[in-house]
Parts: sequence; C-alpha cells; structure tokens
Amino acid sequence: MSSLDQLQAFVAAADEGSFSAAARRLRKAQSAVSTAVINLEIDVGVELFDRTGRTPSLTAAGTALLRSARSVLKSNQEFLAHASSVSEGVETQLCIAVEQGMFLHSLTDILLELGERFPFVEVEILDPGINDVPSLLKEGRADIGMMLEQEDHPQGFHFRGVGYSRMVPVCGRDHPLAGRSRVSHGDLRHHRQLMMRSRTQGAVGDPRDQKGAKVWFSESPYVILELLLSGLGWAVLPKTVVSERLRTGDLVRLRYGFQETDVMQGVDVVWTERRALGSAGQWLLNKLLALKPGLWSD
Amino acid sequence: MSSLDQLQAFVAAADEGSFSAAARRLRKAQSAVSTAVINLEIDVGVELFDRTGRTPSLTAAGTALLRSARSVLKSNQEFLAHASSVSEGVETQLCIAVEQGMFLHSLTDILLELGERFPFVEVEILDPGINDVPSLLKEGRADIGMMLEQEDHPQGFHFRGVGYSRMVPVCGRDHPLAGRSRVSHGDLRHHRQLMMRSRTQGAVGDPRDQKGAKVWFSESPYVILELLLSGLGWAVLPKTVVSERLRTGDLVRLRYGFQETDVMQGVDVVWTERRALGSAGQWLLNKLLALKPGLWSD
DNA sequence: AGATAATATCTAAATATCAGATAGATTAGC
DNA sequence: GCTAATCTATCTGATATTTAGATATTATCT
Repeated sequence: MSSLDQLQAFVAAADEGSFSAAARRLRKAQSAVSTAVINLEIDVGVELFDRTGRTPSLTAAGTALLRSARSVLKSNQEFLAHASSVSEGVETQLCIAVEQGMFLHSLTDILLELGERFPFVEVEILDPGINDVPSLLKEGRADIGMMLEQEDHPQGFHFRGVGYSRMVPVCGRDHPLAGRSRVSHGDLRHHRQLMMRSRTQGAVGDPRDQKGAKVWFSESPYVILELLLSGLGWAVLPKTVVSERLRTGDLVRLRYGFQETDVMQGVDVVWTERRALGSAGQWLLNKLLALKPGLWSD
Repeated sequence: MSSLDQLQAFVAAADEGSFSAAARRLRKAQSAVSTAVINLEIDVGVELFDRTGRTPSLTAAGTALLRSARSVLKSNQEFLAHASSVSEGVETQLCIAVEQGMFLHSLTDILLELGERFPFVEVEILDPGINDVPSLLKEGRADIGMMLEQEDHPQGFHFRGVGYSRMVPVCGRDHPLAGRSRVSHGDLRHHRQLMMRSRTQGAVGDPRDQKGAKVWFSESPYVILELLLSGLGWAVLPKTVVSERLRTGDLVRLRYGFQETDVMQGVDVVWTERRALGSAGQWLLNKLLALKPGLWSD
C-alpha cells in the first residue's frame, strides 16, 4: 500500500535532487527517504530515479509521475487546511438573506473578501421579498440578514441600523400622474397604488403609507417595478431599485404637494443569537455593521 | 500523521452509514475502521460523526470534509492509474511529426481515440517542412512520422506507404498561365516555378519535376501557397493543400499539354526501431498503417 | 590518489496497524 | 416491555511497518 510518506519522500528527493538533502529537509534519516522511495518504486512497479550517478536523477517515468504525486500531496494539504479551518470554528456553510433591492455593490466587495479569508465556507445568498428576512432567520435557513427597517421588530432578533434607504414615489412614463408637477392625496387616491407586503407575515408595512384607495401588493420591489413600467399604477420604492429607470426616463418621479422631503427608511442588519455564528459569520457581521450609512440613499 | 487508510475508512463509513458495513466493504475488522476514524478525528481535531444513534451520522463538519477527503483519494487513485500506465510500458511522451499538408481530419479522429485510450501520454505534434521527418526521427525528436514518399529512402528507417497524394500543378488567379487551356514545357520554363525542398537535406526532391528554368524553393507548401496567391509563379502541390483555394478560385489548376494524369506521390508512415515505441506508439502506428489509401487524393 | 559526500543495505528498536474478544448501547420485532 | 440482533468503543496480543544508526560501496572533486 503506497502511502503519503512515500510520496512526500519522492517529491522531496526530486526537488532536492538528493535523498540525503531530502532527508534533511524532512528531518528524517537518510535511510528513511531511501527506503521510502525504493518501496514506492516497488509498489507502483516503476523506476523513478536513475541511480548511476552520485546523486539520483529522475527518469522520464519519474518526471511524469512527479506531477501526479505532487497533485496527491496538494490534495492532502488542502484537506488538512480545510480540516484546520473547521477545527478553528469556521462554519462550513453561511447563508445570507438580503432583502430584494438592498443588495449593493459594496456587498459584493465584502463577499469577495470573505471568500478569500474563508475559502472553505460555502456561501449562499437569498434575496427574499420585503420583510421575509426574520422568518428565514427563525427557521434557521439564514444566518445573517439585511432588510428594510420595520415598525414592529420581531422578538428574539438583533437589529442594528446601518443606513437609510431613500423611498421615492414613482410612476411609469405613460401614467396619468406622470405629467403633474405636484400631486395631492386626492390625486393619488384615484390611481392604483402598488405596495410591498411580506408573503409570510401578511401585514401591511405602515398603514400610513397606504395612500391609494385601490392597492395591489407584491413581496418583490422588482415585480412592482415591472408593473410600473407597464403603467399599472404608482408606488413608493427604494431609490436603489428605481434610480436606473429614472435615469433612462422609463419611470417618472412624483412630487408630493403635501410633503417636501423623501421618506428615509432605515436599513437593518439582522441576526440571532440562537444560531451561533462561526468565525466567518462573525467577521461578516462586523463588516456589515461597519457599512457607511449613506450607501442606500444615493 | 493522517494517512490514506484513515481517509479511506472515513469515506467508506460515510458511504455505508456504518463502521461495520464499511469494514465489510474494505475487508477489514470493524475495530480497524472504528479506530481509523477516531484517529483521524483526533489528528484533524474535528468530530466527523455524531455517535448518539446506533449508527454514526455525519456531522456538518464531516459532510464538508467528506468532499475534501474524497478528493484526496481520487487524486491518489489517479496517481496509481498513472503509475500503472507507465509500469505497463506506456510511454510518458509521444511525438508525432506530420509533414505539412499531410495532416488530415482522419488523423484528428485517431489522436482523439489515442487520448482516450492513453490518457497519461503527453502528445506533441510537429509539422516539419518537406522531407524533414527523417532527421527528426534520427535526432530522437519524434517517434513516428508521416511524409511524402522520397526517392532515396534514408537508411535505418521503416517506411510503409499508406496512400497517395495527388500532386496538382497550380498558379494564382492573376498569373499569366491561368488563362491557358493547356500549357507546354516551354510555357512552364518561361515562368518561375516554386518547389518544395528540405531544409536539412538540401537535396531537390526529384530533378525530373523541375520543369521551370527559374526555381525558387521553400520547405513549406503553405509558404508556397502564399506566394502563389500573390502571383509569384506556379508550383506542383499536394491537392490537400490547394483544394480549398481551387474551390474559391484563388488558385487555378494548370493542364499539361504533355501529360494527362496527375502525379500520385506516395504517403509514407515512418518510424525507427532504434527508439522503441511504447504501447501508445505501437497502437498509433498500427492505426496509421491501417489508414485508407485514398485519403490524400480526394 | 585521497578526501568528500551520497546511496543501499543491514539490524534493532520504536511505532503503527490489525484482528479478535468483550462490554455497553441502541434498535427492531414480538 | 422484553428479547434478540446489531452496532460501536475499547482492550490486548500479534503482526507489520517505519525509523535511526552503522557500515560498505560508489561516484565526484581536488
């Protein structure tokens, strides 16, 4: 049975060009390396070194097999590194739930660094609809979440605001409200409003936001965006979701007659202590909590 | 020191869901598997199995590490397969020299099959100029060659004809000879002929073929092809080289007034016994010798 | 030719591995 | 609820492997 020690001796001898030197590098006796190589040669039935000179030189077969041998050792080192990572408390999987519309470019950078620092962690990213992050955490489906702040913070979670998302009233280019310089409550009431509402909780976010008489709901701001584009109504959406469409003119921003400034809704990082975070989760959480507050409002 | 046996026990136990079953599969005692797994767990500092039930079940860490462990074993199996291949006389490298213009699609198919049958052989393909294959074989640079038949077979080589290449007289579209229905020796003598000649041997192939008074030489039929396209002269080239250009009309075929049929020059497979072929070379040689004779003349 | 350094091989000791037996624990069937 | 079957952990003695040290031989350099 060939062993990793034999392969190690083989590779070290090939690298050093000498069994004695290989033994010194491996802190073993010269005879150990010599016999290891010989036994490997016997096991696989191939002469790896040419012993006619003072120092052994690789045969053609040895040169070819050296690559395969290195590959085995590298594989084993990766296994040990993986094990070491797990042993030091790094979780094997990490699931992040980022509410739709809250995923920014700066998150990609953080995840990139996460992948480099914790190469053995499998990362999964969910993009649930509005206000569904808490249920994913409760189920244990996700480890860390990011979501728009809600009025009623569910119990058993940690929340920490990391910024504000500018909520912008918009409608499609061809919508009747698109031409108005200012709109009143009455104007809004006469047209269909599209609102975000959670699938699971079923609760309307903030009743005060419900200004339209006729309201349709979706859990996804992107679905609402599509509906807006076909002129189906008006809505209040995070600026990050609509900014590109405002730029191209597909969407038009509404100006309230009764309110001058945009509503700024908080963005929360959410986690739970029930599911303990591993090292990678801890690191990610700290990174998220250190995000600049203005990221979502630009 | 973790070993392959431990990893094997780990994987087998994970597959079977039981240490006893794993032991049966590995034809070892149950205690061997049990201690191997425990020692592995101690070595890497990770609990791989949850032992509460009657049979052990993988922990999350175990599930993650299982993939890495499998990877190590697979790597090792590949090493053993590679070694077995070398041990059974399969060479590690195989160099084939195919004279320019003699490389056909059917050769690709053969090489494809070669790669499947002998996955550990590194294949190199040279495309030397006319009549340079023997010197590559003599230097030991190539193992098997394929070339146009020469009058003076160099000594110390094995030659075997495997077909005929149709030699076609051609000139460029705008060449003065292009318009003639038939050309005489005299016509040819008044225009520059481009001939293939070996770099190393320096000998002109067959003096009888030299019909032009002014002759330029190149070792490569493709260089000659380029010169023909710019109207620099006329030449006799293998049909496989010029057929595409004849089809598009960039080249024009010459009709001899003094000779009706095309010259059919033999195509030889060449090898030498000095450099013994391995199993892959043997196989390839047999495949080449079995090629259909008509392949090059179409 | 002599000095140096490297390899192969032998031996004894340390080490690791293995099979068998046994005890404790869990599950399936009645 | 009880019994039988099956599984795991652990102990023990035997076996196999690995190792270091010593030594003979060979190749290389001066």
